[in-house]
Amino acid sequence: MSETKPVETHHARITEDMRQRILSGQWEPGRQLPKETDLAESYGVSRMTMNKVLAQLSREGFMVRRRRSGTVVAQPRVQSAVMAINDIAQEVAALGQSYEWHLFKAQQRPLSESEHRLLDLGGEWRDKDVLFLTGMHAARGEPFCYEMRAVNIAVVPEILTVDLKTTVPGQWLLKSMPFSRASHRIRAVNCLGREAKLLELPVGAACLEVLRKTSIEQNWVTHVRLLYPGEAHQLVAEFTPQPKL
Amino acid sequence: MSETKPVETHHARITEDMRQRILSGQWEPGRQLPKETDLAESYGVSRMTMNKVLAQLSREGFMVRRRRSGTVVAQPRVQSAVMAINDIAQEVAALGQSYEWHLFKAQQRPLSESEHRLLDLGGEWRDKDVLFLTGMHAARGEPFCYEMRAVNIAVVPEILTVDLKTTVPGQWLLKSMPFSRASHRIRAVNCLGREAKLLELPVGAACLEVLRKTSIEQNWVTHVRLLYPGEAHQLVAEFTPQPKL
DNA sequence: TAGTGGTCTAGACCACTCC
DNA sequence: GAGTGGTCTAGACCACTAG
Repeated sequence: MSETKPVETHHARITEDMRQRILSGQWEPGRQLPKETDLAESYGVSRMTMNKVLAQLSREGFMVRRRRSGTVVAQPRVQSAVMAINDIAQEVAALGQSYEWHLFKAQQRPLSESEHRLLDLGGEWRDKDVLFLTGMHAARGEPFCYEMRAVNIAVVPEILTVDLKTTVPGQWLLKSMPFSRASHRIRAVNCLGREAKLLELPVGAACLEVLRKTSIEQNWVTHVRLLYPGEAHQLVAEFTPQPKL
Repeated sequence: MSETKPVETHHARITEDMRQRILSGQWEPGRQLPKETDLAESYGVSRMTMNKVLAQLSREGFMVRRRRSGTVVAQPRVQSAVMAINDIAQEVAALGQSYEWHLFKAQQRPLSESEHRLLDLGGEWRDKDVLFLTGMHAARGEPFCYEMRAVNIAVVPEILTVDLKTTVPGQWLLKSMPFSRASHRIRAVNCLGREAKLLELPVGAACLEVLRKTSIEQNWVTHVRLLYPGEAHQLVAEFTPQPKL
């Protein structure tokens, strides 16, 4: 009775191993992997089994495979294929509009109680320093999305070296933390005083609130609360029993 | 140059064939399929190839496979694993609360212009008869979700024989049209007069509007607009590069 | 205990694509 | 043209589970 989950089959064990190497950054995006036959030999399995592993990881988006050129570790995914909660700059660009990022705050400190509640951090983070950010995404010079964010400095200390006035935090994190995991919580809220003013909305206007919690390997990386004017934004999701593989 | 997409490989061709049989209802939920070796023989491929097909369809949720007992066509999926836009009765039950359905309207007629716009039906349905429904989902005797729905009678004529006062339309459709495809559009809206009154909310309260369009085999089955009080409801979605297969 | 799916192998041929 | 992944096969053993 080992305490870790036993992975019995060869292909499951190898899949897990390779996935961890990619998730941990040991195999960075763009890295060229050995060819199927060599990988099969080094793992001590047949080519069919190795192919099953690589096809699986390719389906999951961890690697890109092409004939002749071989297998490379994939670039960080910009968005989920399932739901269009994108990189906001891309989102605006897709509308053919100009995009700007305005940083309001960037402070290294513990969260206040209300910030802590809004961003839904764990209780153990109540009095610990995080990087706290607020700012506005603008399209055509008009407010498009208000962002409030906490970043786990222990996991991404490099963010302290970045100029967040010119670098969009979400974009930077997306590039720096590939293959992270995210959960979204979506609600409708009535926009209150300060936030209404910032978004240039009447008080009480309906807004879509998206809370995205991103983690990697058990550790939270960033929690972000995005507030979109209700009429200006909608989320779209496709569900089909036939995932495109 | 054929006009239909060519599916070259054996496993792709067979997968598509079996999926269509299930989607079209020719193979009904619960049906016992022949064993791998027999299927392989009837399709004229090796058992490995057949296994690849069946494993794929099993991953996609079309069939359930168990050793010894064999392969059966899966029961209709109650919800997407990705996002919790559920059968509302189940949703309420999960909260441990009592659930009731109250039918307001059930009319067979063309939609009015505003109904047509809200439900986002195609233009060719502007003057055609559909089954138009409105009603309220209630939890603990209080309004939980206001529903406005159009049903395509041509696709599901059986719904006209159902007592919609006691049968929840969404539940019935879920059972009757397994393996359909759905898209969701999610917005925040300010609740207006009549709907605010029905939901027992102050005018202007933020609500989550979910528009779900369900189709099967190119035909729309039902479009439904669900209006949830913003504070009372939230949608949750998990995104991970590691789908549980 | 017998029947089913789950997995694995060694070898083969093909298709695509970069050089 | 050569090298890579994509696919397929025939056969084998194993693991689980219903009867």
